[in-house]
Amino acid sequence: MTKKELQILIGKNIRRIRLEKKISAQELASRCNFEKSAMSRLEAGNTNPTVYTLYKISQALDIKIEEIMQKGDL
Amino acid sequence: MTKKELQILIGKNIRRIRLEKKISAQELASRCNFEKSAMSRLEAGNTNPTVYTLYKISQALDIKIEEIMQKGDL
DNA sequence: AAAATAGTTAACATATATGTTAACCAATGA
DNA sequence: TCATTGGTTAACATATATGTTAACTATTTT
Repeated sequence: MTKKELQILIGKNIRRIRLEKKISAQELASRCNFEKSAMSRLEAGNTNPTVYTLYKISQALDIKIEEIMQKGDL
Repeated sequence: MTKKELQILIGKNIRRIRLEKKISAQELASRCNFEKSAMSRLEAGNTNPTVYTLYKISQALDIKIEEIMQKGDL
């Protein structure tokens, strides 16, 4: 699993969960206190996020941080 | 949970698992292709690691990345 | 048609993670 | 005693994540 593949997996997980909860990327970004552009960057897999960024997102989505990481069976 | 608390939790998890597997910090660092000083920094909770760094460590420890994150019930 | 909402992308500054070296300290073994 | 092993800490350069603004597209609403 390359770094890029990992980033893409995480981005897809975030988007999937966000859509399941029917939250706009704008709203999620706002809950995390960053701009929608940063959220877009993350969901597109263009960044290798820090664990604290993932933590903030998981809090905003009301899920465990592990859920953002799983599915691809890391 | 502050950023620092999260970092410390992750550092402790890594150290605990590493010791359970009886691997030296030096050896673990080497498996991840970084220096022992960087490993020490991580285990001490002095850094907010990227997900790829955690991924490399989880591979070196032969565990799932989730294991590094859990226990503190994030 | 105009305004609002949702998202993407590029560019930029700034903060910080990473990678490294070197100087240390302890404990242990030759 | 000296060398080795395991770990810590500081300092530094470099890469990159974060935070932001702005321009842009598309869709929907008034």
